[in-house]
Formats: sequence, C-alpha cells, structure tokens
Amino acid sequence: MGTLSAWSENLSTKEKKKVIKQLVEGQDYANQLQILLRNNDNPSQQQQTEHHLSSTKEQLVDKILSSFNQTLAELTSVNVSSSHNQTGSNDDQLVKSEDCSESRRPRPKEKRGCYKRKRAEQAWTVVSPTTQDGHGWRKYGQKEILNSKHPRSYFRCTRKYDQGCQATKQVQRLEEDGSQMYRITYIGAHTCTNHSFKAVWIISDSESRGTCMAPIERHDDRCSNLAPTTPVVKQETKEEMSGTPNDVTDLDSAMWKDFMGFEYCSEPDVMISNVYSCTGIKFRNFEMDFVNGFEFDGSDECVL
DNA sequence: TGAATTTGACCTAG
DNA sequence: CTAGGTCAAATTCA
Repeated sequence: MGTLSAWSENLSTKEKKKVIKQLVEGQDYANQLQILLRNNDNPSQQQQTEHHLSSTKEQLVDKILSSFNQTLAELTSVNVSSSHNQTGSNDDQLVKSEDCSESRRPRPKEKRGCYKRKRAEQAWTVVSPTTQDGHGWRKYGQKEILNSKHPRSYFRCTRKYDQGCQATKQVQRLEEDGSQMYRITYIGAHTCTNHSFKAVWIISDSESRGTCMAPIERHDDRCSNLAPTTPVVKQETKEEMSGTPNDVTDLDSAMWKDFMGFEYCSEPDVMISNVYSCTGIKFRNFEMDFVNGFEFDGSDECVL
C-alpha cells in the first residue's frame, strides 16, 4: 500500500477525474447524511429534511459506500498495475503481453491487457423473450461460441466510465429451434445511479426476494430526482431500442414492438420470467408469469 | 460530427 | 493450446 499521492501519480487524468468525482459525490452524500442525523432528535424536521433531500438515511449510506467502493476499486487496480511497473516485475505474463502487443500493432494510447478476466463472483442468468431490462447497455463485443448456433454479445453498463459501474451482461439466443428466448447473464450489480430500476437487483437478492417482486420506485438517484418516473434515455438506452444484438434481429418485429411498449413503463424488469442464480451457491427461480402469458418450464440449466 | 456498433486482435483461465 | 472475454481502431449511424 502506498500513499494517496503515490497512487495519484499513477492515475491518468481521466482516472483522477473519476476518482475525485466519486469522492466528491461521497462527500456530498455524507453531508446529507450528517444533516439527517443532526435532525434525528426532531422527527418532524427529519422527515421534512428527508423529503427535501429525496433520500433516506439508508439510501445515503448505500451511496456513500458505493462511492468508496468504486474509488477503492479504481485505486486498487491502479496500484496493482503500477506495482508491476515500479518493481520492474518479472511477471512473465506481463512482459510477454507487452512484447506481443508491441510486435502486432502500433502501441495504443492506453496499455492493453491490463484487464482481468472476470470471474462469476456475482452473476445470474435470466431467460427472457427480450434483452431489455431498463438499463442502459453498450455493446462491446460479440463472439461465436463453440457448439452454439448463435453468437454471444457482450454488453457493459453505459455508466461504466462516468460512474464506474462494473455491471456487464452477456446475451445469447437460446439454441432451441425457433426459440425467441434469450439467455442473459448479468455479471456484477449496477453501482451506477442512473436509473430508477434497481428493483431487479433487489429481486435478485436472495434475502429480499418475494418481498420486492413489485416494482420499487426509488428516488435515490439524481437522475430520477430530476425526472422521477422517466429515466434518462438519450442515447445510452439506444441499445435497448435497437440494441437487440445482431443475433436478435430476426426476432419478430411485431413482437419486438410489443416489448418496446414496456420499456419505460413502471415494470421494466418484470419482463424477466425466470431467474436462475449461477453463483454456485444459490439457485433461484422466479416464476413471474407475465408478458402475454409467456410460460417457461424452468428447465434451463445453470450456464456458469 | 459525435456516439454507437462492429470486428479482429489481444489477453487470460483452464 | 483453446475458448471465451475484452479492447480499441474502423466503420456505421443519427
């Protein structure tokens, strides 16, 4: 562990900005929490303050923790990579990687190969007739998968860079002939505060499931504070509109249109029919007989 | 023209 | 070594 300034030296300008932004946000939330706590003795005043701030104490704590987590993740990753460089690490892999990229093509602006393959630390799979879930996703890759007819598309949260949200998802059409169902694997929960659709993450939580099947209107994000019922759409959510990945384009357009109608209604995540946790620890099955009588047999196996 | 998507190369776990 | 996940330049789109 180095000093903060040592860390800071290893951060790019962009990373510094992000870290600072996260810390400032955290500070702001902490200040709000402080105001709430100071009003603790006066329930009516506290209620009024809470209303004014549009956030409860619990929500503020969540935001503060989220801010710290993101910042720490940022600093930790930088520190790890920089320690390689500083110590002139003998890490064969690292040297090999650099040689490799050097020989293949001109050195890119930012070093490549500094990413770690994700482990399914927090992953769950959804089988759904639509790839929509109310979140903004950007496609960053597509791969042909062995023994699969359809390619797998990779999406990351559109808030990855501005809010450090690490959520990703993989979308693959089911193998069954004529199937218009998609297996969507979510990896990592959203830490961004862009949308008011956190219900799905809550639903996925084994502890709170059953009590949160109904949409939860949360006003704990600034965007929803500005427009409580209308998440910021702009282009981030374009993927959700057009973003039926390529392998999804043959989905009957009329049916797709029908689904579109649900996108920003109050129950975006109820599109999900069955949810299977694939963390290796838990197995969940949500029978949410919902969209126009879609029925699923729940026979899908865990894919992770 | 900026943003999103595509796609081939790069990288890592197994 | 291979398959799968990610990156980023090139391309497409609005």
